[in-house]
Amino acid sequence: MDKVIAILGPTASGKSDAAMQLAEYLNTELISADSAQVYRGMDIGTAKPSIEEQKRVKHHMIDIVDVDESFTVADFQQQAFKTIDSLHNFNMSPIVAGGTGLYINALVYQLDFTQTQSDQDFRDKMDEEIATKGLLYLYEKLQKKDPKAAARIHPNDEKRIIRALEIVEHEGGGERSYDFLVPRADYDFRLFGFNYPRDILYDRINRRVDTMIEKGLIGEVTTLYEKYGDSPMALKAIGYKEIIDYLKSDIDKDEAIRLIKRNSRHFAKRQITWFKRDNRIVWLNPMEKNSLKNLISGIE
RNA sequence: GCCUCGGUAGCUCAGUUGGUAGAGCAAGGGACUGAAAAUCCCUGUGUCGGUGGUUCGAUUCCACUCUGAGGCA
Repeated sequence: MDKVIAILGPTASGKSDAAMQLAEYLNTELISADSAQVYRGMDIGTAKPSIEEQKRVKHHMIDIVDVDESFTVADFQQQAFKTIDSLHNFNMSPIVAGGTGLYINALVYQLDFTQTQSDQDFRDKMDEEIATKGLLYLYEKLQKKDPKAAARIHPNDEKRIIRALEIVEHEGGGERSYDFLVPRADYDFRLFGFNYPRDILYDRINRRVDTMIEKGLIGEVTTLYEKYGDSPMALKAIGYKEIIDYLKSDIDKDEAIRLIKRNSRHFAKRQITWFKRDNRIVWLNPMEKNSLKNLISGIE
């Protein structure tokens, strides 16, 4: 069966470096599984690989849409598999590397996104209903129309309530499958996780944010903000929304930097939680000398 | 040397007319199926500076002591 190597982990865990080295060793190409790196112009804040790095190893799923375009997991899933299949045709074992848990799961598990597309008009309508009638009203509506979905969603979880209603709206309340997390059997996935001890990871995150500021993050965000305003979802990403608040003079620069660091730490924690539950992942500590060797021996 | 005000959670501090304590920030845990770097849920982590005294009971009152800041000499 065709192999796919996946290297995942929280932000600043060293997974990208490891993936680069492995890709060069195996003479293959990388597929980024990162929901922010898909956007053109979001470079510094997403720690996107440099031009030089991209010359050394070909990266897919980077710079594929503009900031004001919509891009979803389903798009990712479809395009990533297309890339995986074409690399397999060249007898390469692709390396998926990234920290967006949902994107990883969209490859590694049988997640079926083909039924109901996202519907911005419907979502806008729902936002209005929340403003006028309150979120609870929508939740109760969902309880009537799809009790199973409602049972899985917390009454405060606005986005999931809206999405569930969206599905009901388009499929007329048809039964959805809730057999989640069924591993995909048609590819041979090898999963590796990178992580540091928590205090070291946080230290790396803090220092990386300082480096981003030095590299010109504020300039990057200013350009995007002037071009697109503050409404595109992509600009709600960590490192972007905080700088935008600073540009609007809502907070000062030090506060923006503090918040980027804190939000990145919180994000890393969520990523760790996400990956923890997949017991197929082989965890590697980048501080150990043999971690790359262990990685290589794990894919034979 | 004397006087004043402090010492309580990782940090900044509140509080208990005596019944072993709580806010903000920071932090920890969890969920996740077409916005996912999004969205949402749960959790207070503490010899209340130290030692003695009064008391049924002291973080709270008293004494001494250590320590920080300021003031007067």
